Amino acid sequence: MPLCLFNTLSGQVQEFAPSDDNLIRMYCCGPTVYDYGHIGNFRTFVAVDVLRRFLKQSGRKLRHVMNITDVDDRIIERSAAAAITVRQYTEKYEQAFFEDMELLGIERPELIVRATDHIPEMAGLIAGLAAKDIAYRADDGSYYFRIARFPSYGKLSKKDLAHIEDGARVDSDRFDKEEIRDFALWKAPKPGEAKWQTAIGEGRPGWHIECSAMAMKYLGPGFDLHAGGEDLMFPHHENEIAQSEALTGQVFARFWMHVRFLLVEGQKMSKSLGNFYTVRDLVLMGHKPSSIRFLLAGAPYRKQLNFTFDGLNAAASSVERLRTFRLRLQGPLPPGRSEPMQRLAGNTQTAMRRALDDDLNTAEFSGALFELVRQANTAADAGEVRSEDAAPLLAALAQFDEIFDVLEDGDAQRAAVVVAWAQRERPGMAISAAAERLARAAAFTDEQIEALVGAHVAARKARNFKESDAIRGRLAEQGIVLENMKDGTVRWRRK
RNA sequence: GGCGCGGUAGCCAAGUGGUAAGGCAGAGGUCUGCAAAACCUCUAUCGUGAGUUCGAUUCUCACCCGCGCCUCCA
Repeated sequence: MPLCLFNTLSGQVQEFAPSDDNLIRMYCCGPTVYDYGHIGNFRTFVAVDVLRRFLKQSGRKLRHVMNITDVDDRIIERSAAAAITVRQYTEKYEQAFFEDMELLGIERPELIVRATDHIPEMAGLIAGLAAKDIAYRADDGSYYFRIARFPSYGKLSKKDLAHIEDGARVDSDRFDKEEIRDFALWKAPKPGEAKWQTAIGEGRPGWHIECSAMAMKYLGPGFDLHAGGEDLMFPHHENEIAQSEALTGQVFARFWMHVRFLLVEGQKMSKSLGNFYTVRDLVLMGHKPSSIRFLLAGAPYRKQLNFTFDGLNAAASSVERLRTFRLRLQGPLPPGRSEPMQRLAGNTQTAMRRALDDDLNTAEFSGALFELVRQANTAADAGEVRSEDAAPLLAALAQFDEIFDVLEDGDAQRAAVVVAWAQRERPGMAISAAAERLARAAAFTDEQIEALVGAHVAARKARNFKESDAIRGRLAEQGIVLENMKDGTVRWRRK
C-alpha cells in the first residue's frame, strides 16, 4: 500500500505519489523566532518529523525546506523595546529553537532558510506581480495583492469570498487597500521600524511573501507538499497560493498538510489559563524529552491531542517498557529459532508500515509494536524466544524507532543542557528535584555505574543482601534501576 | 452568523455494518531473598434521541457538549 495523506486542498485522503525522480520536495512553515517555542509549536514540528522520517524509511529522497520567520510585527516591537536590531533579537531564539529541536529529536530539514536573507527574492516576486497588474502600490509605498485577480482564491480553506468580507475585522491602518480582503505583500517603512532597501522601494515584507519566495527558490514553482499548523491554512497558506500561482500560472504545492492544535489539560493553551508550556518548562519540571516526544508523536496529527501531565507520565512508562524490552532481547537467549517469533516480527513490521501509510496513523503504529512486545515477553517468559529471533524482533523495534526515536536514552544529557541553561539564563526559575536528578545522572558514567553494579553482584553472590541492597539503593538515587536476573546476572538502565 | 473537526473504559487513544486495538493507572495472582522486570486475570454496550438495516459504536437526521478557522497564534 502506498502512503496516503489527507490533502487539505482536495479535502480527501489521497495517495501521495512521489515525483519521477523519487525526490520529495516539501516545504514546512517553521517558527517565528520571537520567543521560546511552546509544545504546541513542537507538535507540528514533531508531526512533520514523523512524515519526513517515514518518507525516508519508505525509500524516498528528501529536499525539505523549513523557513525561519525572523521579521514580523512582534519581533519588530520587541527588538525596538530592547533597543537592539532585529537580527540581534532573533539570534537567541533561533538558536534556542535549534536546541529544542535536538532536545525532541527532530531531524534537521535539508535546508533551513531565514526570511531576512531573502528580501531581494521577495521584492522580485512582488515586482513580477506588479508587472502583471496583480499587485498594486499604495500611496505610502506598500504593495497589496489584488484578490479580484485570482478567482480561485479560497480553494484551500474553502472560504467563500463574500463571507470573508462579512466577518472580517478591519485593520484601521489599511485604509489604502482597494478592497478589504486584499492583503499586504510589502509594508512601507514606519519610523523606527526595521526596513530594507529593494528594487520595489524601502520597507519590509508582508508575512506571506517569504514562504512563496523561499519555497519557489529552493523547490521550484511547483512542488510536492507544503505543511504547517492548522491555523496557517488561512490566511497564510491561502495567500501563498494566490501570490505564487498568480505569478507562475502553475500549481504551487500539490499536497497541503495541516497539523491540528493540541489542547493542554483539555483546554486551549494560553498564558491566561496558566497552561502554556515551553519544552524547557516541561524538562525543568522533571519530564523527559523522550516522554514529550512520545506523547506528541503518539496521536495522529489530524486529531486534537490532549496534552496532559498524566499523559506525560504514561508516555514515560511506555518508553520505559520499550527500552526494557529491547534490553531483554539484547541479553542472553536460549539458542535456536522460533517460527512464531519470526512470524510475529514480520507481521508487526507489515502492520506498522500499513499504519503509517494510512495518513500517518501513529497510534495504530505504536499499538502494533506494543502488541509484539506483549507477545514476545510472554514467549520469552516461557523460554520460547530464541537467539535467532532477536534480530528480527529488534528489527521491528528499530523500524519503530526510526520514526519515534525514543529508545536511545539521551534524556539525562538533554535534561542537563536545559538545567544548565536555566541556571545560566533564568536564575530563580524553579528547577524540580526530578530534573536535577536527571541532569546529575548525565555526569554519572557507564564505567562508574558498572563498577557499582559489580560490587552489587559480588555482595549478592556472597549473600550479603544488606550490602547489595544498599548499593542498589544508592544507584536508584541516581536514577539507575537494577534488575537481578534469574541466572544471577544483572541488567541496569536509567529510569 | 459562515465553514470545519470531534465526543469510545479512571486517564490517553485506535478501529470496524456483525457486539471494541494499544498505552498508562488500579485490583488480584504467578515468579522472586527482597526489589525490578515480565506474564496471567478483572475493569467500556462506543455523547443523547430517532431512523435505515437481519444487524450500528461504525450510515442518515435532530439535539447536547467540546474544539478550530473566519487577516499575521503551530
